[in-house]
Amino acid sequence: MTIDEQLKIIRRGTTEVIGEADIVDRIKKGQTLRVKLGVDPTAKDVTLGWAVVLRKLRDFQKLGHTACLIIGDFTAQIGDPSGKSKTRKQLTREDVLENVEAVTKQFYRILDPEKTVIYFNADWLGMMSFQDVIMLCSRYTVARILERDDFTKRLAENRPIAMHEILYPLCQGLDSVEIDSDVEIGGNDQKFNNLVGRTLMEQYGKPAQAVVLCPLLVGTDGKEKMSQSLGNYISITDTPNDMFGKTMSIPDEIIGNWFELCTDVPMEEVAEMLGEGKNPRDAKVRLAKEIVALYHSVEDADAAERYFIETFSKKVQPVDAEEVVIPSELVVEGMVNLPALIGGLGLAKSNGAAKDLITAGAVALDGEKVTEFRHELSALTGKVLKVGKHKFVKLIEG
RNA sequence: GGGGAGAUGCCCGAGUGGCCAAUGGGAACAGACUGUAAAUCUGUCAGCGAAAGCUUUCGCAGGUUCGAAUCCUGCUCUCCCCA
Repeated sequence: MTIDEQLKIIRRGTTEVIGEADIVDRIKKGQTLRVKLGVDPTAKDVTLGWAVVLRKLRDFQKLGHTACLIIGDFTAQIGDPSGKSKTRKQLTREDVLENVEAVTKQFYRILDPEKTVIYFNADWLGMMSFQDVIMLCSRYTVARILERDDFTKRLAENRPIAMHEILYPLCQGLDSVEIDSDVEIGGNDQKFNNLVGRTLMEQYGKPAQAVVLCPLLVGTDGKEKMSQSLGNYISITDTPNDMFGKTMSIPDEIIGNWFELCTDVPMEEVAEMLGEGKNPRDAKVRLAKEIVALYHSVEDADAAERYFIETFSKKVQPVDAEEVVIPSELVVEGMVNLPALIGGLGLAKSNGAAKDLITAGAVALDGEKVTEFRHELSALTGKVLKVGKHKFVKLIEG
């Protein structure tokens, strides 16, 4: 593969490649690049948003390079201030370890384990003495740290910045020094931190890493960045049907962007699909199938499409709704209080919320809208309960 | 170290003794319309209860009062100005 072809792969779905010339040099010299990605173990699920940078890492692996994952078990206890207008809550060591375990398994759905090395940054950051920390701090200035726009903004808005937060970029930069990374991949919001890595590596007399920045994937709401705390996410472990359905719910404007960041479909083809006179819905169906195929299989993608058309486009009952047993304690003298059932099954936030849903006409039994709260047990069993647009369960007697 | 301001529901933000489970906006959820898109209209939005109603909420802990988000005391946290 020529250098240009390799660069085309590297550049897809990035906003900026800083130090690209260094990457080219090192590839020409035949080096196996050490490509760093910091992993913040604050979540249990790998979302499509997270997958963007993981897939970029995989691109490098495909070109023969080594992925260096830094598990931020130490830094997670500080909390990355990136994009946050508030001080993050600090995680306990147990939380971190639990998340790490859940998440590393999911990484290998994307990454090649043969070409992946995992580091824990507590191994070096946790060993530093206070004197080491002070020496580190002496290599950076307050003014430079405060250049960072989160900090600038917070200062301007009279919001607090805790001292430990300004150390976060330094910690992350030190990771790069420690593992001698050639390239660091990061989301756009990591630019500042990644650049600190470059500076720090030079300070320590090492060649500076290049930085590859990927845009942040917008969530299914089409507004905010995809994140687990906002609930606008698709997890790579979601079922094919969920993945498909959630993808179909994204606003039209972000379809192209999702193609670029979440699939390998050539951009020329994407432009074609989104051209004049084309129905964006068709592009979205293709997108949804591509995504399902990537994390499940082509067959699953086809099945998910069929399910989607049956259930939502034609509004037919799903055949394979999950079966759920009606808890016996909810049955009193043969009667069941439906709000309590819906609340109890977690289909609504609370019994009160379930009641509101029934009143709003959002609840149906075998396709028939329900208006009553109390029902005979016999009138419920064997029926498909629908709550809202896309929650279905089949009720079974306990 | 000195002086000043402030802490209200997911967020912003009204409310200064009873009419406050707390105005308004945003977010979210649901219904109609759709393409599980957008826009629009409507409804809901502390918990429990079929309901009457009950319980818990206005930084934290006490107190005054028949009655407190509102008054008093102490505490915690944050911001601003000066050093």
